[in-house]
Parts: sequence; structure tokens; C-alpha cells
Amino acid sequence: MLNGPPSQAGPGGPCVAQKVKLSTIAETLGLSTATVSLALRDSPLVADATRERVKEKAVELGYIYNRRAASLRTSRSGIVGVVVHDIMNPFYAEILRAIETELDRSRQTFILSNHYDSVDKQRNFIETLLQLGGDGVIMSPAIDTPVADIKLAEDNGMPAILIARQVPELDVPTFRGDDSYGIALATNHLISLGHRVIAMIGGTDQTSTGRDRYQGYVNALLKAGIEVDPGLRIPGPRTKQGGFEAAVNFLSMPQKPTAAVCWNDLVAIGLMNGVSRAGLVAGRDISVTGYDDLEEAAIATPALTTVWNGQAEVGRSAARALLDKLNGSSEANGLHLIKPEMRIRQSTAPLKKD
Amino acid sequence: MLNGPPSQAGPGGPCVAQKVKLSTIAETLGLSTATVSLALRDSPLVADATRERVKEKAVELGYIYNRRAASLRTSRSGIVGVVVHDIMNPFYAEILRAIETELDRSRQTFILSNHYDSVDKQRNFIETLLQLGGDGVIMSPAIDTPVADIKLAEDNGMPAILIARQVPELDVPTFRGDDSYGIALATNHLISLGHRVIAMIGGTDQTSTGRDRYQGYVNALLKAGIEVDPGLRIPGPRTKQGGFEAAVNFLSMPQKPTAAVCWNDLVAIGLMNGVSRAGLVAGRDISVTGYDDLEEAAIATPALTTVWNGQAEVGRSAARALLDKLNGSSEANGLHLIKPEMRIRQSTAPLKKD
DNA sequence: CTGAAAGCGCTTACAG
DNA sequence: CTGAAAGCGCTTACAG
Repeated sequence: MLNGPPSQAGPGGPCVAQKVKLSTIAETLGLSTATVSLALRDSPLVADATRERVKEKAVELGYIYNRRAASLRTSRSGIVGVVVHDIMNPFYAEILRAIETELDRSRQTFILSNHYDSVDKQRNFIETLLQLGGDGVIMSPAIDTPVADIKLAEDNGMPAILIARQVPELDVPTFRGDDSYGIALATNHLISLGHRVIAMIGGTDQTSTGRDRYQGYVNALLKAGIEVDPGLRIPGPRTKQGGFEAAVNFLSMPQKPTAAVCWNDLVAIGLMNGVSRAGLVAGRDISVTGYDDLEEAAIATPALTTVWNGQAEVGRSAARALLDKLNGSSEANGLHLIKPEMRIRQSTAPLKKD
Repeated sequence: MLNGPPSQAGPGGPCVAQKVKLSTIAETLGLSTATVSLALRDSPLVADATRERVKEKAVELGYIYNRRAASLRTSRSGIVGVVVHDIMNPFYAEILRAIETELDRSRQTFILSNHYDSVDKQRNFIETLLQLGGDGVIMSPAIDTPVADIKLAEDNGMPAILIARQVPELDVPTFRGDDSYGIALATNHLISLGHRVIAMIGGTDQTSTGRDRYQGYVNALLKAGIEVDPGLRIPGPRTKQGGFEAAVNFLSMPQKPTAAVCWNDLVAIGLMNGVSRAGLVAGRDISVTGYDDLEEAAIATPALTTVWNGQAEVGRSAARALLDKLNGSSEANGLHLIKPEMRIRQSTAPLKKD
């Protein structure tokens, strides 16, 4: 009992039988927990030699910092929540990638969730995040998100940043593309190629994005003196499947559209696949534009003419705005529109006169 | 000071100036925190009437449960970590969707991360998860994951479940498809269509999956008495881009392959896009098989012949295995192989005799 | 430069 | 059925 080997130094290095905590290190080294705590966080208050001793011992003992305990004390958790419609959608995935890169740099952990446009699922996520003491939340709000749900976060000290979509009457920082302008770019491009009967495929009026994009299409037509025919609109899911299924409908329209403005790249690719089952090739028999300029757009066949929508920029800006807010500044309130740009590839071509 | 209105009951309902905690509810109601705590968690120890009063007051005050405090006490956090190569890859996204569904049911929060095959990023994630007191981790291990990194989790009471990939000499529950068997299905399918010069596109030997798939392809050829030509293999990224770029290489092979077994659906779709730029159509001029049966495979053009790889099943089983472990049972150790199945569509066709 | 002590907001025995 | 008290593992003033 008296001179046996110290039980800590078992064979095999950092073998954690009893949980190692700050106080374990403190006792082993004959220091106070205060000093150990400061040393581990590189406080200049601690002597260099002491800091080294502490850090070495921490590694040796396999110490694991308990962030729950720390954040209970400091009320900063290092957790940021991100909730979007569906991370499987490459549009959001590209945004997330940029957010991840930015948050990693600040050593924030991020918690991800889909809401699939369920307001309940979204509120649930916000509540969980609050319970975990989340520092902030970046969200692409679900359709019909009540202002109260965002306020819930903000009132409890968890700032919110909005991406891709907007909630009316809310002054939180919001980053998204200028949809109305962007879709007009695509529509104008088709008009300049001689097209006059242009369908609009995909999307709904339930989101601000959906309304803006339809409006942009309508405006561009009107400006060119082309009559707007609501029958040329096929609303629907914003997915490849949605575009694929719209193809039959598109091809059987009595107005015989020669071009399609699609809600996004996914719909456009699906539509191109669909019409090609009928032997038609985009860029030859019909013209198709996408929206977003996903990484995939350039390697689609034919390569997709589309509108760059700045996913990476949206993600990066949103993350930075949040980090800024966490550090006390808050200049970023309000709407930040990113200017879309045309990307002309092979899926559009001049109208052939019969 | 004496008979002003109580400061809690400000106008506008649950307006949280001071942070509302358990003790706030307790004081307001003249109860102890113990009783309030039990009431909120539906303990049968508490009288029904008391429970109702507590719950109503909690809502009224806008109380937010502090999970950090609770988990500091109970050492269960309700957090599960999930780390995969890249959530933007639909293969993983489909697995994640199943995991999410399963964990939601048990009210576990999940934290997601990509490791992009960086062992450091992966270890970092595991450490963060430990610091947050994660209950468990589901991972598709990065290439060359050291056993020690998994042990780090397990030794600190955080069980690990492996998906899609394996770490040698590790007995943790592992769920994946039977790659060697599955790729043989695809190869045999092409052989039965008369193909003899069959290329293998994409993948590397650095993952167990990569080795298994190449081996399955080799085995199928040998069994059919076809000589294996290593020159017919084009290793590469497992992405659409990778398949797209392999097309040139594939078309210029001196052996003139008539078919391609692709590492996965993404590579296959990329390859089909690539060869179609040269005017060749899969299912007519060449035959192409994919692997995974992503949702996208069925709507590709041409619809992709592929191998169902059970993503949803992998995700569901992994999540259940983890939940079981957290509840004390641990029968699921070791490897669980899911049997792949052939899905024949339009991208493969009988060899045309010239 | 280091230590003693209080406290973050819960839950858990233990009493009654 | 309810309450008083200790403790989870940190950090933060405050002393020295």
C-alpha cells in the first residue's frame, strides 16, 4: 500500500480508468485548478514553465476538456446551429460547405438539421439549440416561419442569420441572391435568342424566392413586349425528379414553347433528361436554362446554361456575419443581395425558324 | 419598491429579461427545485396537480431547459455525432437521411461533420464530441484511420459504429454492403450480355471498399475465364467529375472496351455524360453499370443499370445499433454485410457483333 | 504568478 | 408527495 507504484502510471500510456478532470491534473502537479485552467487556455498570467508542465501532464493523463462544464460557467458554448430545407440538395450543400470552412476557422462546432419545410421541425431544432446553449443560428427559414420563432432565438441571446430565404418584417441579417434580377437574366437571354414562347418550370408561390423568380420572369417578358400566359407555368418540386416529371407536361403544351426557364439547375437537368426520352435534345431542339450554377451544371450533358447564384458567397458571408455578431459588432442587419451572373453554355441556342 | 407590480409579469407574455431557470419556477410557485425538476420530466413521484401547475408556469415564463447543466450532472448529453467523407455525396446523404429519421425518433440531437478523408479533421471531430459529452458516434472512417482514434472514443465511454467502410482489427459494429459480391453482380451482368473487354472506372486501393470492389470485378472475370488486364482499370475520384474526366481516357484505350463497370453511380453518370460528348450513347454504343442505386440513377438518361447498395438500410441499422448500445445491449458487434441486388435499366445492352 | 472559494443550473440520493 | 443539500467540472473575480 505504501510504496506500490502510483496507480495513475498504468502500462499502456493514457489509460483512463477514473475520469481525468482539471482537478486530477492539479492534484498530480500540486497546483490549484485555477492555475491549471488558465494554463490550458494559454493565459499570460501563468509562468511558461508551469504551462508546459500542465500541458504535458494533460496529454499524459488523456485529459478531455469538459465543454459542458465550461460553457455552464461562461455561457458560451462554441456551438452554432445551421438549419436548411434539405442538406441533400446540392444548392444548400454548397452553401454549407462555405459555412463549414468559415466556422472551422473560428473553432466553432456546428450542428446541422433539415427542416423539410416543417415549421415544427424547425422550431424543435431552435429549442434544442437553445437548450444546448448555442451561440447562434444560421437558417434558411421554412415556408411560413412565424416571426415569433426567430424572436425566440434572438430573445434568448442566440442571434439568427437568414440565408437564401427571407422572413417578412424581420430585421435580422439576411443573405441571398437577387432572384428577380437573376431570373430576368435567364429570360432575357432566351428572348435575345429569338424565343417568344417561354415556359417557366418548377417552384411555388409559397416562398419569397418562388414569388421573386416568377415575378422576374414575368417582368422580363413584359419588358420585351411579350404577352404573359399563365398557362406556360408549371409549378412543382424543385428537384430533378420534379423537372423530369414536368417534361411530359411541357412537351404537350398547346402553346408549343420553344424554351424553358427552370426554377433551378436540378429542375433543368431533370427536364433535359425527361425531354431526351422523347428524343429531343436541349440546345438543339429546345432551349433550357437553369439557376444556381451548381458544380454539376458544367458537366451536365449538354452543359447547362444557367445563372450563378453565389452559394459559396452566401455561406461565407452568413458565417462571417454571425461571427461578427458574436464578437459584438452588428452592422450586418438587413438584407444583403448578391448579384447573380449569367453563365452561357450549351443548353440554349437561337430559335430555329421553321 | 414595496407594492409595485412583480417585475416578472411584464407586458407581452414570455418576455425574458432575467434568465428563467428551474429555481425561478420553483420560487414563483413556492416549490423546491427538486419537485420542479421531477415535474417537468413527468416523474410519477409528483402529484398530478403540481405537475400541471409547474408545466403551465414553465411555458408562461418562457423557461428553457438547460441541457448543459443537466448533462453535467447525468453525463448523458443526448448528442450523437456522425462523421462521413462528404455529406454532399448523395451516397452518404441517403445514409444520413435514414440515420436522422431513426435518431429523431429517440429525440437524440445529431452533430454532423465531413472529414474529407483527413484523419486529423476526423480526430478533431471525435475530440469535440467527447468534450460535448457525446453519447455515441457513427462514422464512415477516413482512409488510414488509426485504431487509436476509435479507441479514444470507446475508452472515454463513447461507443462507435462504423458504416460503409471498415477499420481492420476493430470489433465495433460495422454496417456496409458486400462490395465484392455486389460488383461481381454488375460484372457478371455485363459478361452475360456478351461483353469481354470490360473496363473498371474510378476508386482507389486505399479504402477497404476500393480493394473489395476491384477484387470482386477481378474474381468475376476470372470465373468467366476472361483474362484480367490491369490496363483496363482507370482509378480516380468517386465523383461525377471523376467519371466525366475518365471518359477521354476510356475512349482512347487501345483495348477498345465495350463496357465499363463504374465504382459508383456518380462515376457512371459522369462517364455517360463524358462519352456522350463524343456522340456515344450508353445502352447503345457502350454499356455502363453504376453502383449504389442512388435516387438519381433511375432518372438519369439513359436510366442507369446499377447495384442497390442499401444506403437506407445501412443508416437505419447503424442508428439502431447505437441506440441499443446506449440502452445497455451490445449484441451488434462485428461486421454486418448487406446483400446488394442488381437493378437492370437502360445503360447496358447486349454486345453488338460488328 | 498562484490559490481558495463561489457559482453556472441542473439531478440525485436521502429525509421526512 | 415534497424539500434541503450536495455535487457534476469548469471559470472567475478576489487575495496574496
